[in-house]
Amino acid sequence: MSKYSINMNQDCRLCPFVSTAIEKLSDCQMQQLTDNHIVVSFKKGDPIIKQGTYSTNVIFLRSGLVKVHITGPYSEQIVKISKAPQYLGLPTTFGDAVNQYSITALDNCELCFIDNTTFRQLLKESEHFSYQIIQSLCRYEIESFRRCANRTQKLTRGNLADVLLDFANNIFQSDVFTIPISQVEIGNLIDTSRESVSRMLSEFEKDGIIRMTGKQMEIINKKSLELISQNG
Amino acid sequence: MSKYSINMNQDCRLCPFVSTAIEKLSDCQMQQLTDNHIVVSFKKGDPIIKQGTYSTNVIFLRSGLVKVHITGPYSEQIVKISKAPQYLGLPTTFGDAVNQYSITALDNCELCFIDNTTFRQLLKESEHFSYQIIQSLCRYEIESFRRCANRTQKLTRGNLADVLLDFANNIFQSDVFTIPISQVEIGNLIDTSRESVSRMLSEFEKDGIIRMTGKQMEIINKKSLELISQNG
DNA sequence: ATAATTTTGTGATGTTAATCACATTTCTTA
DNA sequence: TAAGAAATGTGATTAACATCACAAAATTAT
Repeated sequence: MSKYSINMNQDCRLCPFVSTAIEKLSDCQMQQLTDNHIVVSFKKGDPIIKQGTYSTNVIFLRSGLVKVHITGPYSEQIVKISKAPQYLGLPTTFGDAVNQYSITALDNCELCFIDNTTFRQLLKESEHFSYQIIQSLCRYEIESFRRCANRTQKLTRGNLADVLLDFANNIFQSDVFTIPISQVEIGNLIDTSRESVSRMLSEFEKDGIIRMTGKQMEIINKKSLELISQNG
Repeated sequence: MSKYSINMNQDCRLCPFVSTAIEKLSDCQMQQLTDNHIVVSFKKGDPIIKQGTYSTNVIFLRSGLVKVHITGPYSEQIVKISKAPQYLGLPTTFGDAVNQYSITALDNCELCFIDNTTFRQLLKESEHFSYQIIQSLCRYEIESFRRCANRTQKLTRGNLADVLLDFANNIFQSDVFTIPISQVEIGNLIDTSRESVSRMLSEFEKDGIIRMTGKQMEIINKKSLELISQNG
């Protein structure tokens, strides 16, 4: 249902979203990147990477918000919410010919699709670039261990507090924001049912910790949320 | 309590455990690796990497079995059991100056400690080597997403079945083996209490799926285990 | 605008597995 | 080999959530 607007051959040197990993590339390498990518706009709900399909391009998220999700044995699990600027799905692009997880736009996104061969050429030619990529892959994995430990050990209350704190502190950098996902999705993010999410949000509101008007969220008592995050 | 036996300067060309990533290195690079690593023996229970300490070396597991574990908000979580030959803790070595998780020997292990600078030099000089490392980091992360989804979505029965199947199919490649971890550790691996592990193992035994004598385990009905793995 | 669809709120009930308690067995080590 | 420590077995009780059921609200499509 979506029409993707496509811009060919934007100059990466002028791109305000350009990844830090790219900064050290030579002019010639930069030109190669510029010549071998296209910029595409996606709308809320559009699939960017789809689990089970062949992975074809390296994707860089210039702007917007996405969810990384995987089909588990019984239900969909949202692994994480990621915001621009960053590469998307490097592990699934280089780790397997077939995508092992999905990425979906949560709002309007601008993405660069970079030719796989070009990207590999850059890795080959720039030691700095490939080391940056290695480092970011390493950090992703550490993060993912940490997330998994939290998710499985904390009670639902604590996990929900973490989601709200993550939105406020990392994603939106404001205590007032519009929740970009449904309560079903929050459930998928913290491995609980949507009913429990609903009940607990009501509870937070009753306790004066948050104020909600539809999707509009205001964190009133962040200290309480942090305590709940720590002590379940 | 352990005495590490150390061998300096083993020739990596002669090492039967040498990582596939290394195979394409030039003789000169291989010599550099040989000159800048030491081989150390660890005993069951010895810490190899300790969360919170500085990461100093790249470690290659030549032989033996280890557990990768992380201190979660309430308890220890075993992320995975890994066997030789493979690199250990690359993510925590390159992702952060301080180790973000621990690795502990589960039996007698032989490890190569490779100088960090030497390893980075190899990454820099061999495109093939660094691409191999990138690929394996990518695969680790995909695996870790999958493990987390299984752990949080499956019931304890299914997770326990998975552990037994993993030992039989991947780690020991035999349906008869000695469980290398305690029931507490099995609990830490599948996020459940040791009591539940004990009860469920008894149940498996009662149902004629396994036979246990102390740590000695025999899988009698693998089909049943696979069904339990799938259907909880 | 209005119908259709999706999302959310909330009560009642049931299940899984945690926790507590204590006995028993197995492993360590002096 | 005996004593101490660690690991395991098993029952009783309880807590956290899932699930079911349905109503209400909000969003989207026609």
